[in-house]
Amino acid sequence: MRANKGERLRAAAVQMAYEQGLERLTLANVAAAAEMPLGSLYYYFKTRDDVAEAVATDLSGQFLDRKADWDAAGSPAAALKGFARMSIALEGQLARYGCPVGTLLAQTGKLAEPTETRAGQVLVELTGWAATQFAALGLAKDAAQAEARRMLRGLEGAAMMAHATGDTLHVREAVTEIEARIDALAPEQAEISGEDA
Amino acid sequence: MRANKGERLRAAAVQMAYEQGLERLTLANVAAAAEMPLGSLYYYFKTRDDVAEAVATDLSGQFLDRKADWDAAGSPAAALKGFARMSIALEGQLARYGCPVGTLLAQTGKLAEPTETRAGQVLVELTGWAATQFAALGLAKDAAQAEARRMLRGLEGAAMMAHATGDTLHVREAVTEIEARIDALAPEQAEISGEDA
DNA sequence: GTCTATATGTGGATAGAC
DNA sequence: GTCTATCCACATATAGAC
Repeated sequence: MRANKGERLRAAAVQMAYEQGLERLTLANVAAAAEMPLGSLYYYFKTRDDVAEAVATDLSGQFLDRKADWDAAGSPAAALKGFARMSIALEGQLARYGCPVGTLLAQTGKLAEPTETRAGQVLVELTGWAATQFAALGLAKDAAQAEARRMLRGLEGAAMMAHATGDTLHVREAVTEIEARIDALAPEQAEISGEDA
Repeated sequence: MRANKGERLRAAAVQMAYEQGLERLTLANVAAAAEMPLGSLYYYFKTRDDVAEAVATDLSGQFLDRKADWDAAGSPAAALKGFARMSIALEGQLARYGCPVGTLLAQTGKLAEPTETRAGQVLVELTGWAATQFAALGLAKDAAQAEARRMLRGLEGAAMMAHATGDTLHVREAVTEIEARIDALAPEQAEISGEDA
């Protein structure tokens, strides 16, 4: 838990941005959460935008870095399921705060072009990754991309509705649907891709 | 276009909240957009929260009030399709700014319980309405609710992804999927529920 | 590197003339 | 009802001692 001050600030900012939204995050609160005076924060971040940038970068990494883990699952079907199940693991947080990427997009996307925001790029990149997996499962390029779009829509929609209703059922239903479609595409691998540690 | 000042203020606030987000909406800007000095705004709204409240109420009404129109479509299948096609009509806005309800939820849901926000309630209410329609289509209560949840997830997910990618294709794909499921449930009504004026 | 004190700017809100 | 002028709180950011 012990970490240098810069790291403590970054972690506090990410947490607060997710819980209360990036807009109402104040530097004084971030510093307080990291247990240091406001002045110290400015040694690590020149401006508030730098803090917001760090939050977006951290968030992007949290998702994009896992692609390697999913890829290591052994088969495209298992990789895709690993991706989908991440939502299950996070379902409590999704119901309480919404999808971290989606809610950040809802905030930052109101300004710049959504596709130029980190959050938008994460969703685009994850869609591309999923499309590659579906293609490896035997789908033609167009079909694989359509299937990837369907998957991301399902996961994002589930997070949104879980947030709206407070019911994690939405997440489980969406993931069950996705898994069924993966199994339908790769029936011979349906048993191989079981639970991962 | 001519309207009394209170109405002009409300309209300006709704527009600005949707385009730039509720958080960065300033009363000075709202007043300026409605072409009047800041002081005048306070005759119509006591506090900033009152303005935010008016925005949420207006937004809720925009969606909930249409239920009557869809109901008037003649059949449950047509009603559901009318609902789904609203997203098509709005696809440009969805891609640019995201779902008005969803993005508002992402902002207000960070504070109070999401289910207690207007945005959250709208999604819950629309889900209930859709479930009633699916039940009228012959589905058992549980199945109808599940189908309604699937529909709302699809629409919200599509809006989110369209916003992230800037591509309205997501909306059209999602609606096509939904229509296909409705037709599968009510094949004898598939032709009746054509285009509406 | 770390902290205190403070400058600066902005936005919500009020007072009071008209 | 409408507007001008202003107050006040708060958040970003800087200056400078230690």
